[in-house]
Parts: sequence; structure tokens; C-alpha cells
Amino acid sequence: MTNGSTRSRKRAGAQNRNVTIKDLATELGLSITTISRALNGYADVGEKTRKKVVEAARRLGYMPNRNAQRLVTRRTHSIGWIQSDGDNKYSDPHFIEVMTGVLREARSAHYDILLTSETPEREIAAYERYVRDGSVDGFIVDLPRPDDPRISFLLEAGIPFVVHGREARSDRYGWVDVDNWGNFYQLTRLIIGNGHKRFAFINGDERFLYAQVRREAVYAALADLGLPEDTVLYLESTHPMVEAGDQLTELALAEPGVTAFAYSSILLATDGLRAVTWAGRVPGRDVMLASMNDELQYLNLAPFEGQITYVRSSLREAGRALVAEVIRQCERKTVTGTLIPSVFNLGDGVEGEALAAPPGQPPLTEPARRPRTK
Amino acid sequence: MTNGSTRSRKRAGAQNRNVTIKDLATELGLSITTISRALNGYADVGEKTRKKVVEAARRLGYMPNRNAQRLVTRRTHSIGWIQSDGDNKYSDPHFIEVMTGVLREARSAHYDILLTSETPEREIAAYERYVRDGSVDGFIVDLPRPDDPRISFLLEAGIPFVVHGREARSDRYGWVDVDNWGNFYQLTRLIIGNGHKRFAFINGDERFLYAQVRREAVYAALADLGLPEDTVLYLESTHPMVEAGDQLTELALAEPGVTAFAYSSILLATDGLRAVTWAGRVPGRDVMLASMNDELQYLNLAPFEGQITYVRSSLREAGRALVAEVIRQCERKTVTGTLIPSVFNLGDGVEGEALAAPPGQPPLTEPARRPRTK
DNA sequence: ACTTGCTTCCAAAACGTTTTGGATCAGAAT
DNA sequence: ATTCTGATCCAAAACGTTTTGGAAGCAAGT
Repeated sequence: MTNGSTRSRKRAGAQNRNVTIKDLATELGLSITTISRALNGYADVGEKTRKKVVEAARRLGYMPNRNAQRLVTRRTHSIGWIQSDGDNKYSDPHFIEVMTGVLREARSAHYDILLTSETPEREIAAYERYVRDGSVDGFIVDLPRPDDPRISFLLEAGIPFVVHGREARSDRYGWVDVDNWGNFYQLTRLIIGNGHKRFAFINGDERFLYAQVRREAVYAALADLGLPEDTVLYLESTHPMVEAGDQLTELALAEPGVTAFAYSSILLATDGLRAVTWAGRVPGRDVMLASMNDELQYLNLAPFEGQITYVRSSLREAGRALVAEVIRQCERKTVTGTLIPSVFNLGDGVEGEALAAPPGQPPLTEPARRPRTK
Repeated sequence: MTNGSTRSRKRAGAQNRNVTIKDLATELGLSITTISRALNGYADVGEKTRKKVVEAARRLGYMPNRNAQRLVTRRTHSIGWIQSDGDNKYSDPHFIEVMTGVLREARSAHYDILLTSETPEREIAAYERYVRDGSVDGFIVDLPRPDDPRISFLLEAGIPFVVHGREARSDRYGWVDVDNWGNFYQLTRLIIGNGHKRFAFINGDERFLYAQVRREAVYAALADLGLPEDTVLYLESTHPMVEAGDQLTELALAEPGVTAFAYSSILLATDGLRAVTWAGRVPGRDVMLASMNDELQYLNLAPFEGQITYVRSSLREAGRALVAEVIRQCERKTVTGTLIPSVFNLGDGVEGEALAAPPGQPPLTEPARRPRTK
């Protein structure tokens, strides 16, 4: 496939050996022990000699060999991200958003990210291999599914990992999540509280837990409000760019009585806004759009100002928290959960009083999804 | 920012040492030398003992420690991708597309990808560090710019690398590229050949070489056809999702005499098609759309069938070729260039005879951009 | 004078591989 | 009988760090 090979030429190949700790030792007439301990900030090396060592290290351009360090310390200072090659989820702009945060935090913590794709069959084995052969210290697991086999395995194997999301076992591992349940419970109340009798909910891919939790939350809110289930017209988009928001919105517009739209992604919502406008409806007057907004960095929301009610939360912040948590886990052996904050942003003409959840309602920070009876 | 920490709990922490080559040696009563050479397929170990060794290795779940291997062989079997944290280019869906190919080829070649983001100031230093400290064997450089300092540095330092794109020095390093020049030269001829007197060209970000080459090609084609420069209305989109194709297309529609549109990305083109349709024009009848199509995996082109003339080329294939080339370079010290093939796909009612380039025209496989006099 | 304690340094072992330079032995060639 | 030739194995060194368990020197306390 990659034919068309053209030129060919030898490379210089200057096989210059790197400067090692031993070079510094002979240069300064010290032992390699002292060099090592000086550079690593131990207290048992004199202040004047430490100065000399760090000066010489900088002057000779010394750079510790990370493989030697890893071999002896049994810590790699790098964490793995194994992408399932089967699904197309990482062509999703949301993936990039959290990866941006991951890379940024990793850099500032002096950790590396090992990115791999693996076929579903070999995926589990890859998790074991990468930690057993000394490639990584731990993993980040994105987009958990119900009874996710990756989580089962990693828990069983005792390998450090953090999950972007929660499920039934989330008190046993480190996680980072947004309050999916609370946010969509609230969005539903908001829509109903603004007088809409029927609305469409265009959700994300139900194979993933976050989408299931959001669906539960919407139906739970309706139940708590004493409204029938068909108050919501439920639609699903497996990919924000394959099944675009405008097509699904047009579908919903054809249904009688639908005057509001809830979206699981701001990408779906902006597409939906276009369809709504096209159909001659005016948001804030005769129609209401509400959405989760994951703050995709490339998306300019200015043109949609005031036309979409959204609750925003930063996926990039989640990415940062993910690597912070997995590092914490590698270094202190404790697992903790982190909730990324969300903030509501009401569109023009939208009343927000429904946001104050009345007593007796389920807590907004519902820790796990409530299984829905089929 | 990542407040809301909740639970905390100790982890099991079974500090079980991994099985090493030494364990195999004592288990089988052989020397570690023999184990190593048996596993690595050397000829100086008997066939029966080799059988025993691989069987024992599988039985005990032996996995070679990669850091020990890397330390002694001075080869890491992993390649680096350093992303500039300053620009937003990797929120571009095109990035994901090539990364998909990169990861796939890396996996099948048993290489790892080290992904990092780095601030522009420290970027160059990072390239040196990652290869000097034994983290990676070489690099993939994406989206080269004019006189790209990364290329200058990597050439100077003699570090293995491959560039996704070509420029003046491209005979001195390994590269993978699509025929940007030829493709846009041809697209221009195609538009003119189909009777259009004026057209808009909505290009990508001119900070990157690929966009500059495409602009050169369009103007070169016009010059070769004896047409004035203002035959083309030149527009630039710095990001396919920030400056969307529909807005720029509406802008072009307002210009007098514009009946055709060329796009640097299929994302811009599909947006543009929407704007054109909105304006009541019909592709194939009174308007023509032409585009580069990078085969984004999530993009469903079926709804646009026949309405856009495009030349498609696989970014995923380019990704595969990139890691293949950098591996080849690490192992055989030769640099070669690879041209990813392109194929034209004419829209409804579009005549393709202009595609046969008349003699005297510049070759379609123009190796580098022609500097345009300012 | 003798111990104690503190500061500053270091030799040697260890981490888990690969590779070098033989050693051993059987059978074939001389 | 001796040498030669493969075939099969191995001891030891090396890769570049960190860490362990002191040693040396010196001042202060007894």
C-alpha cells in the first residue's frame, strides 16, 4: 500500500556515547555513589561538593539513563493508555480534550504517557504485559462500560489504575468523574420547570456507562415529578459526527408536542440548534435547548450565545485529575475519587428556580447509576 | 480545581517479584546465557533444550524486563511523538486519523508510542532529552512548518526521525507525504475544465507547509492556463471547526461570479455543501464543489454522494508509513521517502478530461513546494 | 584517653538482561 | 593417535543507575 519509495541515503551515525555518572565521578575525583546522592538531593553530601557536582553535570550535559533508573528502582514514571482498536471512540473530539489534560499534567509531573491501541481480544493481556515487563506503573481507563472487563482484571491483578467514570465497584479503585446523574436530573427539572410538556433527549452511546447514567437520571427526574415516561422522546447518537445532532433533531421536530431538546454533547446541541433554526423555531421564545457542555477547546460557542442552556464541565480538568490520581496511587498506594465540578449556564429567557432540588429528591451526587428495571 | 476528593482506602499491594531469566535457569538447570539465547533464537542452542526453555517460559509466565533489555542493547523499541502544546492542532480530527494508523503499525511492529505535549520553548530540548535519556529511538514529526526548527535540530543532532510532509531539505530525512502539489494542481484544472470562470479556494492553515504547497499549486495551475490570479477567491481556515466551512462558503457565495468551491479538507467541504444547498444552489447543476478527502473514519460521506468531487488519500495509511519509516531508519540507518497514493473521485456531471495533464505542465509529483515570490 | 555523635564520603552489591570469549565433547578427517 | 570441526553450552563482563552498610575524620562530651 505504501509504495512509491524514492530516495535512499546513509545517515551520519556519530556513535557518541552519552556522558554517564561514572564520567562525572572521574571528572571530579569522587565516587559514583556521591554523584548519585548529590544529584538526588541526599543529606549526606557536603554542600560544596553538591555544588560542584550539579555544576559539572550541567556543564557536561549529563542526563540520567532512565532505563538504568527504572531497572533498579522498579518504577517507570510512565503511565499507559490502551485504546481499544475495535471501536471508533477515539476519533471523538472528546477523547482529544481529555488527552490534552492528561498530557499536560503528565508533563508537569515528569511522567510519560504510553499510548497504544490493541484489538479487543488481546486488550486485557496487554494491560498485564505492560506493567509486568516494566513499561508502565499504572493505567488510565477511559469510557468504562457496564461490568467492564478491564476494571475486573486490573482490580484482580492489583495493578494501579484510574477510571474516568464510576460504576458499582468504584469504591475499590481511583476514579475521576463528572456528576452525570445530578446534571441530567437537573437539566430535566429545568426543562419541565420552564413549562415544557414534552422534550427530546438525544443521548450518547449507551454502550458506555456515562450515557446509561444520564438516561437513568432523566427518567428518575420525571418519575420524581410524577410525569409519564413518554414525556421524553429518547434518541441515541452513537457518535457525535456519524449520527449528527441535526438529523436527530429534525426527527424529534416531527414528533407532536416536542418543544425542548436535551443533548448529551454540545456537539450534538450546536448541530441541533442549526436544525431548529432552519425549521423556523426560535430558542428562548418557542423552543428550549439544553445540553452538557464539555468545553471542547476548538468549539467557538460565541455564535450560539444565549440560545443553549448548558451545564459545563472541563474534560481537560478531568484529564489532569486522572494522571494526578494514578500517580498518587503508584506512590502512596491509596485510591481516591475526584468529582469534577459542573456549573450551569442558563440560556436567554430560561428560569432557573427549578435548580434548587426540593427535599426528598435523590442526591445530586449519586455515586453510581441506579440499575433500571427493564 | 480538582476538589471533591472522597473515599480513601489501602490497596492490597502483593509485592510478588516477577519471574526472571534466572528463575528459568535454576528451574531447568541451565545457564542464563542459554536461556537468553534460546529465547532469542540463536543457532548455538540445541533444539530439544530450546523446546524446554520456551515451554518453561510460557508455563511460568516469563516476560523479559524491557528496561534491562533497553539498558544493555541501547535500543528502546519505542518512538516519540512530541505535540506542541501551544497550538490547537491536535484537536483537529485529522490528527486522530494519522494517530490511528501510527498506533496500529506500531503495535504490529512491537513498538511503543511515547506521546508528550511540550511548550514551544522547551520543545526542541525535549527531542534531545527523550533520545539521550534512553526513552525513545526516534521521532515522528507532524505538520512541518517553513524552516521548521524541529527538523533543523534533529538533522543536526543526527537523531532518527520521520516527517509527515516535505520541504527543501527532504532529501536528507525520511518523510511520508501525499502529493499536495499535484492534487491541487489537478483540482484547479478540473474546475476550470468544467467551465467555471471564477472559484473560491478555502485552504487550511497557512502556517503549515501543506497549505502553502496547495496554494502554490492552485496559482501555478492558473498561471499555466493563462488565467489571472483573481480567478480564485482565496480564503483560509485556521481550524476546520473554529472557522467552519459554511461561514467561509457563505462569504464566497456573496462574491460575484463564483460558481465553484475548492476545499482543503472534506470537513470544510461538507460544511460548505450545507451552505450552498441552503443558498438554493444545486451541485452538479449550477455549482461545483471539489475537495481533498482525507478519509476521516467517522465521517459518513453517503449523504453527500455525487455532490462533491474529491481526491482521496488515507491519513491512516500515512500514519502506518510514518512508523514503518522511522523503524527502518533506526534499524538500517537509511532514509527513504514514501508517497501516499491519491485517487480522484468525480462528482455527478463533472467532466474529468482535464485530468490528463498536457505536456509541458509541471509534474504531478512535484517533490517540494515552489517558493512563491512575495 | 576514651567514647559518642556527626558529617562526609565510598566500595560493593544489586536490578535483569545481552554478549563475548571460550570450554567441553563427539565424531570426522588426517 | 592426533587434529580438526561442529554442536552445544556456560562464566563473566557489561549496560548505568540506586542503595546498603559501613569507614574516616573530627569535635564534643565524659
